[in-house]
Amino acid sequence: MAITSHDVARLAGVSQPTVSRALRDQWGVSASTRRKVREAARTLGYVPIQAGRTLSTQTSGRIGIVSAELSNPFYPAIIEPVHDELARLGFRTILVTDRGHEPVELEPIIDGSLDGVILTTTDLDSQLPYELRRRGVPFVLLNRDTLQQEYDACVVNNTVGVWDVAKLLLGLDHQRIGAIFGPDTASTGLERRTGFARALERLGASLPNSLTFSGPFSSTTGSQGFQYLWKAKPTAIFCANDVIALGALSEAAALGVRIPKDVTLVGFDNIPMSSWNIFGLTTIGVSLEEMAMTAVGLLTRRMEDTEREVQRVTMQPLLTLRSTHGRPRALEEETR
Amino acid sequence: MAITSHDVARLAGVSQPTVSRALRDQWGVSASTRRKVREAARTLGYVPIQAGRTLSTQTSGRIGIVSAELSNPFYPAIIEPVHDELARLGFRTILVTDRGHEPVELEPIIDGSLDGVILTTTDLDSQLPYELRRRGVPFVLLNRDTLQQEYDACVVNNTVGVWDVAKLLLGLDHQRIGAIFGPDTASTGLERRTGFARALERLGASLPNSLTFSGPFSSTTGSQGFQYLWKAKPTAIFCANDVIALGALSEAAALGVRIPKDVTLVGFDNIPMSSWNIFGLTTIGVSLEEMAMTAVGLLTRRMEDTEREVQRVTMQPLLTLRSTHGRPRALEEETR
DNA sequence: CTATTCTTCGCATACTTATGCATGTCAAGC
DNA sequence: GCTTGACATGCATAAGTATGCGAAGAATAG
Repeated sequence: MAITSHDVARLAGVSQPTVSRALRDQWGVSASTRRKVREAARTLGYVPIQAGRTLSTQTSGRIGIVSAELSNPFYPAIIEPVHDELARLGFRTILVTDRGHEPVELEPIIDGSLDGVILTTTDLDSQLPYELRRRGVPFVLLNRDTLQQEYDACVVNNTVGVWDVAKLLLGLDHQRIGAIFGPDTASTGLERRTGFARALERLGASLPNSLTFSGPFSSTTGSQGFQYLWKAKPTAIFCANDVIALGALSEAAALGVRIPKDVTLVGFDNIPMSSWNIFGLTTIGVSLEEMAMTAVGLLTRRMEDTEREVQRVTMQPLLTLRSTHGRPRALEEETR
Repeated sequence: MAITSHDVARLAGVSQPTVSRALRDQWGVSASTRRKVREAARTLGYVPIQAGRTLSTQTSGRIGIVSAELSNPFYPAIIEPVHDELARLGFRTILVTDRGHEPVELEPIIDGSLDGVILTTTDLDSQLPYELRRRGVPFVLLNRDTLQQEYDACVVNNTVGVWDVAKLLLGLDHQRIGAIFGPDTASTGLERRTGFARALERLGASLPNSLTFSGPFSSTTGSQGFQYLWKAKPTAIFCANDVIALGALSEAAALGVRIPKDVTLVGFDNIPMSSWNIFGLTTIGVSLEEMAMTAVGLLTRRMEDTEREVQRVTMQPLLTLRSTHGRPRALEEETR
């Protein structure tokens, strides 16, 4: 059915290996035969069959990226720059979806169809990194880390991030601070929760359990959490990531709660949607483009040399002040 | 490096073909050898190499889905149900991104690594469908159609949809109706623009050019369009899709324009984000799940029989009334 | 006990591309 | 004119899996 290099060879009057060499501009084929082969390939509309290539070269030019549901806006935001950077380097991106509740299917990752993998949704106790290393599949952790911290990784300094958020809130004189946290099964979830509690404590404030809510990193968690916390009337709420914050913001709108007049809301990650006018979310994060490029860099170096030393990059997040933070209302009225 | 079926064969003391047959539960291998082979495969952690399979069977079990940037929330919303339905049928989904300004790269689609393709971002004059048919790659158009309308497709009845929107707006007594349209290069953009204008006309209203704005299907178009149209003080604005409407909504918030009190806003598609409390977008659309399942059904039938008659499905959209529509302010005050 | 049938397995090969090695050709140098 | 070398090309084969077909063995029938 499909056109093969043999068909091209026949038409050009050369052998199949010559076709292979000519089309890939390899050394050792004369200008005239190259022209003939080119012409024949163009006439037939020849496209090399990927499976043949992969089998022969033991390499596919494809990189997998494991990520959660796309409907969660954080993942498109991180996948897109990764995709672009990989494309720039000549790799194609294959999306492998992680359903969260069940472990990622191993087979499509280790069946030889991927040259490397970028993991964005790793649980702290995930067996996937171990398994990939055992099988010799190059990979890098992006955003989320594992407990052992012994693999190539590019992550955010969550501890510093939440510390800065705590300082921001206390600097605005907030006393009743609440928080909506992510899952403790992810490094981001755990580090942001424990880090934020510790930061408040060290800075002389506290975070009572009653002002705390936890759930998956989804907008639903944000709206449920806000609904729950609002009854306890905090003056500020830290959300463990932007998606949660957007859910909270959305719920606030439904309840008629004004942000930041009635309550301050701060997120984490600085995803593109946070800058939409309707949200204007004050948040902290690193450049996702930079993070993506770094991770891709780590991966390609790992692919070149499987034995090289483990390399880990921790990026320092920066606050982006928009319009969801302010001083507590009581104080604000006092000042007037 | 990797473990092959030959390794399994050696360990189990059988031939390679027997391994192949045993692991796929094929007929003609005794229960005891099957057990031996299973055991050996498990011990070695054998996973069949996909390239070998693909080459041998001329089939990859992978379906491509061509879609635009993931940061545009419409696409995750349509990709996700497609992915799930394909997974249910035992296919893996490969994402092929369409950069919009340049034609989709043909090679990764026709290099034999895909059994079929779902096109979601086809331009009216796209050559891709023609090329795919010529090469014998099964495909189906989803959401967007081509000018010729001669390929398998599952699309929305845009004409009926915009007609219903026009009736809704006129039923609320709106006089000054504006619109933010999508690109005329896509069937959805064109049909919604011409259809809406015609519907208003037939219903005794009109759509002056000054109350019209066009751009790509992005939230930026929505915010720019709203900014532009707002100067002309319309009482209602129809947005050609939800993403545009969300952008408009966001811009309205920034300008302090109250929705629906100051202006009514209606979208098209009914993507999940439209139901977020902060948006509460009144919109029209079909079930994206149903549309996805239908498209996948058309595709699998095409894969089974390349020669079968072209089949096209047009789905009827339904209005979802939320909280961005109302009567014009002037009339509302009059009534009081 | 032979002839027939069925079951189980291996041999050979196909799918397509890439590459090491051998061969052939032609020009330049002595 | 013969040797040497550079260059261009083809042959043979490798990568891993699946399958048609034949052979061998076992079971059944006569």
